[in-house]
Amino acid sequence: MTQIYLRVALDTPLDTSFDYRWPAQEAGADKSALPQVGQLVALPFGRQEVVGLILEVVTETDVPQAKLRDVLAVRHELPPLNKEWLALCQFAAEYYQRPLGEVALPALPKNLKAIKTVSLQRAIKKLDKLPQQTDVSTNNEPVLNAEQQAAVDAVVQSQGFAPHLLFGVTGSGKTEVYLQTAARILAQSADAQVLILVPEINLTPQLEAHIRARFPGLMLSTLHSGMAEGERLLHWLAAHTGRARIVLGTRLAMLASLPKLKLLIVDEEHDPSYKQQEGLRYSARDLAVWRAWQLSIPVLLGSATPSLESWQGAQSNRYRLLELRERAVKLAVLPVIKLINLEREKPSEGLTQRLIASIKLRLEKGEQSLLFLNRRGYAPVLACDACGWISNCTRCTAHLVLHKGDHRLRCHHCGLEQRIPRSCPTCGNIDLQPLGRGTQRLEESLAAIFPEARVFRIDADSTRLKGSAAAAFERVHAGEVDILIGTQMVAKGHDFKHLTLVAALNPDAALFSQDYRASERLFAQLMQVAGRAGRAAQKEGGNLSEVLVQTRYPDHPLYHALMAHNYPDFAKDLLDERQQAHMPPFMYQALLRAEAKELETAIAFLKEAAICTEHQGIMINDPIPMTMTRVANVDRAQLLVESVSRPALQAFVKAWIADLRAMKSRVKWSVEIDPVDI
DNA sequence: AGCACGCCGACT
DNA sequence: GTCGGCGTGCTC
Repeated sequence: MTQIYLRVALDTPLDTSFDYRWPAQEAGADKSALPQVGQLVALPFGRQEVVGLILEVVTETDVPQAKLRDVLAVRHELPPLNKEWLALCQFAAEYYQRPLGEVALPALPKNLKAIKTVSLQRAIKKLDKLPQQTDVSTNNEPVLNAEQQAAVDAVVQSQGFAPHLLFGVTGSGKTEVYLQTAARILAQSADAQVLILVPEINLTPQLEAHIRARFPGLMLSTLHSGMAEGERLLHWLAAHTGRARIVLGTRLAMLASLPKLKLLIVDEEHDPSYKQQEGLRYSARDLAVWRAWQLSIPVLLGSATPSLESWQGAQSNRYRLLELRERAVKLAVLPVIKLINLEREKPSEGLTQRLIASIKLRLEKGEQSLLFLNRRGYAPVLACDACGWISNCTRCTAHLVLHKGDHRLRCHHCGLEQRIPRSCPTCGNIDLQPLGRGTQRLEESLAAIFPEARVFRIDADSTRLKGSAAAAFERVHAGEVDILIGTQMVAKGHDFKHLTLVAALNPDAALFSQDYRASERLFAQLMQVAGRAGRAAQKEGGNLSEVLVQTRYPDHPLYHALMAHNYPDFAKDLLDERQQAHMPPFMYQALLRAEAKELETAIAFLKEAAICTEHQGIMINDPIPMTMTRVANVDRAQLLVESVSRPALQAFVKAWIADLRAMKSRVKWSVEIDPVDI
């Protein structure tokens, strides 16, 4: 009998596969079926037991017999992952320059990889007991307007790989296009699956409820990072076995196994949270487009403020542009956006008289106001007037943020906390001043100005407890809040029915940020937060929905485009600028990061890394310290490499990484492809 | 990455 | 006399 070997991928930074002996003779009769590619196996690895993924089943190996070890067990209870899923992982591994095992295995639920197989068996049993839901009929499907209908038709009738960009302001009915496109695709084949990606599932429970109500006869599975492991395994299995026909999830759902995938939808496709910022730094939006290409299926990217990459794709006809110009919600009008010039109207406590008057008008009519301030805490820094001391973090290049409620100074980057000092640590001055304004301070000021109003704050601090964010939004929906203060958390997803005033208190910082993407993000954020107002029909005798932006730069083109609700012109300007400056999306980038105890060590490593022999068509910049140089006592620096050719950059980085490994430097380093914040 | 082994400083 | 610091070496 020929010896069979399994070539497996393991979750380790070693960029190779590993061969194991398959002890067929030891397996029981029913289990003696040949192992298959895509199955999971339990293996001995060094001194530990790990789970691997079968990449190949072979009869020969180059590994010396003395090194080979036996497979412990094949997970026959799990249907193998198919070759399309393996190809997706393979692509992501190559594109993002990571070992395959470090892509494929972390993409699987933890309980699937547990050495003890009980939770897997339990989940499969539970799933088998569920009724097979195959009724694709829909409930209460509203009639679409002509543009929405055209968009649905375009996607449904497209052939093969077909990327579509659905461009429409908040309230133009993008969700309805998603749902009816999904309905049509699901009706086309008896087992079709649809994947819908959203930036943050916890902040958009409305969409989930909507889908469930619309498709009462279909199984919906959800996938996001906040789920308990048991639940996640169940939902993942439902997708993997094809039972779940609609999968709604955050970026990690992009790597789910979906054997019958027929349509991909990425809502708010511009959203930065589609980019993973640690480990495998993938873009779920980009992978969606690749996956659609691989499977020859349509992908629908939707946004009111598309990413410049997508907009450029639509302009160059690589993507089909589907535009929704009218607001689909009856009687809804675009909110009027006005600027308040902070040079002329001096604010007190961050609030101009005009803004205060506008809030007052809402209070009188029982309407809600939303104040957007993207800075949590009481004040971003505490300072001493006498000697100039400021509350810096001892471990990071950052200020300690004043949190008044729990009397602490807190670093938002490393988590360092200390009591608020009674007096200045350097000169003893008792009069320490909070500088600047965070959401907590704003809350305090508003409570003082409007003592009778119900002021409520939603940010990462006020919603730390699990489930409290949902409860907080519920209070706003229930009308228990008059003035809502929030960070970017409040910008996403929620329509507030009683909201007629939205104000951005101080968004200017992003206009002149080092990060060239900051203005793009600001525009998207302001559009999104502006969309929270004016979505509902105007109440009789109520105020018109308005958006007020306090700024010191009322002539800035960004604000002009914003007031005109004119994303296309704004995008055109930015794209022209990017083209002239040779920046993405006209340039492809990779970033080498290095970290060390001393900045010099990191820079020295990068300098050495920059001396590479072959780099035709590749531009290698100088190493620079990261904007936030020190985090948790580690200094960080980076080196940007660029090319107009994506394949050239790919080839270069691949060879480069091999060279960097060979350097055997003790400096910790990593390479990121398509970095977003530089 | 884990997880070992391995050789040098302050503690019951 | 040991516990434990992190250098370096290996994992089919």
